[in-house]
Amino acid sequence: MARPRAAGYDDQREQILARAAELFAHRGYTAATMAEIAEACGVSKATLYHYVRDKHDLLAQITGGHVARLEALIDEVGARGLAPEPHLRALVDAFLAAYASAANEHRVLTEDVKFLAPDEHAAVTAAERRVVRAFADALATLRPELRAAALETPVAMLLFGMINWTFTWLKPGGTLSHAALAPLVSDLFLGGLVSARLPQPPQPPSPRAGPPA
Amino acid sequence: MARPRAAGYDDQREQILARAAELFAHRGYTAATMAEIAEACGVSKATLYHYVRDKHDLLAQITGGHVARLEALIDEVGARGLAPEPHLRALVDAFLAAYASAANEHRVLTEDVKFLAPDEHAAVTAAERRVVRAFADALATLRPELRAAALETPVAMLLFGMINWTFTWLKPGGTLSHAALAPLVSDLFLGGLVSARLPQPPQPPSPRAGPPA
DNA sequence: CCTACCGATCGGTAGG
DNA sequence: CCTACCGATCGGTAGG
Repeated sequence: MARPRAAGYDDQREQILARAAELFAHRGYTAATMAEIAEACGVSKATLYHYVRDKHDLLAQITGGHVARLEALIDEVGARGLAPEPHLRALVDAFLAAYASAANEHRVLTEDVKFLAPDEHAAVTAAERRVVRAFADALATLRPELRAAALETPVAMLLFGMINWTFTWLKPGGTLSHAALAPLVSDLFLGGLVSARLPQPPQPPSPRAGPPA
Repeated sequence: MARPRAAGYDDQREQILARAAELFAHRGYTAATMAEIAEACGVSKATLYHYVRDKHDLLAQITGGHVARLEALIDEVGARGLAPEPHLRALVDAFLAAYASAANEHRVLTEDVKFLAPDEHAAVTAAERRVVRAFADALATLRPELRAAALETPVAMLLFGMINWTFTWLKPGGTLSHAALAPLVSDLFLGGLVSARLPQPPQPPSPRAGPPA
């Protein structure tokens, strides 16, 4: 039987992933170097390669871990058994909080997915689609005509736009917190959702797969 | 007096900027090589360097040109002298159309600004701030309490989120066009804007400069 | 003397 | 876990 990893191995690994995410987020995946990452972690380059196979593996771990946490969030909120409106509000709340606590990972997910290998890229996209579907379902429950107009996914993507774009302007430590923003986002979107005029369904029965988050 | 540039010089230059924007958007600024860009333009690398000083100049031209066009759009829409609601709808329309016709430049502006030199970065950010301010003013005209609550810029950023995020999911040639989406975005946002509950002003009189687009 | 290019190769640095 | 390196490829420029 193989000897177990040293205690603290996983902690060290998590630390490395977090530091790497920070560097990828600020300098970009390609521009960030393995030497920089090692230095930021306070280890040698050789030690860094003890925790990750290569630079590409680092990116896959960061993006994969982040989307997995987002999917878990969907399940957690779903398990609360809330009514439609509180349910959507809870989703908005949970995602704004998640992005606030994982801003670097979120930026890497958004900007550096293109550097993943095709199969890893497909896996991340599939997870993103499941997240979008959960939001789209919540929206269609609140406004059933959305589904008839085949607009529940586009409208979900508009909501994701509000939430996801915050990483470009909402800085932690500012006067406006993610927690304070959440009810405003929900109010804005729910208010518009019930009053918006919807176009006629484009083609009678042709639901299409939604784009990624 | 200096001899004028050859006819077609500016055309060729514009072509090169467009091709470079496409490669930067798809492969990232750092990963895209000058050799690739030259090849995509059907010229030698030496010829490419005849039109741009270096790779960095290429990025500065692409981002600078794009924000300049966005600022021009603000002026064009403003010159129409529309009432508050049609004015905001026209802005949404114009920006969605601009992003549809310059998706590559928009992606580069969003993801690769970090590679600009400090002074170029500051100039782009200043232009983005002016654009955000135009949207924030339009929103505050429609809902004056926004300004009292010092929320006109955050709310403008939420609207920008809806609009800007489309570049991640709305593909040209799909069943849903940018033009069809524009009224839906305006309906959603205007509907939510009039009904949203606003928190009390945080500090009586302290307007802050807005973050970039 | 200018511009608009080409084939070839430079010094430096990346991931591993 | 470090120093010392490798194969390759980068952005940028020489002469003509």
